[in-house]
Amino acid sequence: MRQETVENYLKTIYNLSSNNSAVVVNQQLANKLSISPASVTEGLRKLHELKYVVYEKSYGTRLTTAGAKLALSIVRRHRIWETYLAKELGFGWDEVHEIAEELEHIKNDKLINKLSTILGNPMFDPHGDPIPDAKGKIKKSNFIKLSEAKTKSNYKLMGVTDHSVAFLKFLEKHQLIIGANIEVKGIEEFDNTIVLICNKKEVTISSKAAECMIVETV
Amino acid sequence: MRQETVENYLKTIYNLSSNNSAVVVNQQLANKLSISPASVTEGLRKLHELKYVVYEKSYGTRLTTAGAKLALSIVRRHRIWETYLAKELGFGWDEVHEIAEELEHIKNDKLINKLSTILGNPMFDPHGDPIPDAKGKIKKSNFIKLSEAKTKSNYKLMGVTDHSVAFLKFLEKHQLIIGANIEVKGIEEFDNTIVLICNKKEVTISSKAAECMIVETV
DNA sequence: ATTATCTTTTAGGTATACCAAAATTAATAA
DNA sequence: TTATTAATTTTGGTATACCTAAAAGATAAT
Repeated sequence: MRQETVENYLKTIYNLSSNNSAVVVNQQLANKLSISPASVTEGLRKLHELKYVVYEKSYGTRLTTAGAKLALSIVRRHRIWETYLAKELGFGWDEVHEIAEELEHIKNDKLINKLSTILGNPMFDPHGDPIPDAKGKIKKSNFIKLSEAKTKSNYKLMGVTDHSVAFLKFLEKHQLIIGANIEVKGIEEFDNTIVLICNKKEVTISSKAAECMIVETV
Repeated sequence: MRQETVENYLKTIYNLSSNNSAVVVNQQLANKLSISPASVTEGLRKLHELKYVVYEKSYGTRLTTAGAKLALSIVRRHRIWETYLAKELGFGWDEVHEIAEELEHIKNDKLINKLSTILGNPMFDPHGDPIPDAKGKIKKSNFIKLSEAKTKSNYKLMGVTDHSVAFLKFLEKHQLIIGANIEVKGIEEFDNTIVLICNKKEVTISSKAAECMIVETV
């Protein structure tokens, strides 16, 4: 199996299993990887042979220790590059993901660690996602989705889980940048729309958008 | 044909045809690409179909305008990355080539132009090879191989055509760094060994090594 | 000009990473 | 529990990028 293929599978499995439960469903994987479910079945069998995942047919998939280690290192590369592109090379928040998708496959630890050092070994990328350290350790935090926030509480925007250009532009428009302070003014019971105050301005957030916003309790 | 495969073929054809004549021999290509001559034949047929080369069987291969354009852009990416790795990220002269081999395939003009700007749009990479500008133009120069140098003349070391670690270490040992002033003291008729003076020290260079050293007439 | 040598091409074959369609298995609803 | 629906896997097949070994073509040497 090509190294890049392995990496894309493991990274995607990692991303899917960190959000939801620890077991990944084939169809989601097929979706994220933009390949057919049939191909996913085939790929998972190979990854199982390579001992990167435990794959039980018609049940689900889970990363092994080795698989998680590799996945974490890809995630690290991706997020370090995103941060470097944004902070050092002046790329926009909405541009870095796409380029990092390619850069993440360059395998040279010295390079990544160099970039990390230059950046001051950051623990979060420009999207607010945590960056694993060289050993694969991730800074734990009390982050929640904005959709889980409580009325009349204060939060700080720390990241997003949707990296689409449309969504990032929406955030930008309302000055919802990483680190922005947010006060939840009210939650509409009917459709879970959230009204919040950011920079003294009122912004209405759909439940769909709130699902994608990671905030920290202040 | 995969984009990376196309790029590796074109880059290699470019490198081979700039040194010698404009027509490339299959076996050399096979060698540089580390694949069999049979595979080269196959690859060239595809590149011909794609209109990147003119390939006439049992005769040779030459880049088309489109092929040369693509080749130049890969060469640019490669050399910009090498320069960036060396100058901005502190990598050694002997380390950058290998990493750039991977980085050169990341296709994002904005990224390369950004790096180029940061570097001050250099016209030569850390090996002394010319860097094509964004339009593919290469700075012409009166560079020659050291093996073509004349006795009692003065030169400046501008680059190398062999990027092996062994060779680069050899150069380093004798302080033969890019920009070093060289005086050719004598050329041994018997085996074309060159004796030169660099930093007031005498260094003997084999004809093989001299073949790989690019110097500028001073 | 003919042989010997070296290069290139053809022929036939492998492994990878995909696919669509059919068959199976699991989940859900009646 | 059985039928319906949905997810997964199997089957059979494609294209790419390689390979080795044999055949054909070009080059050089006698």
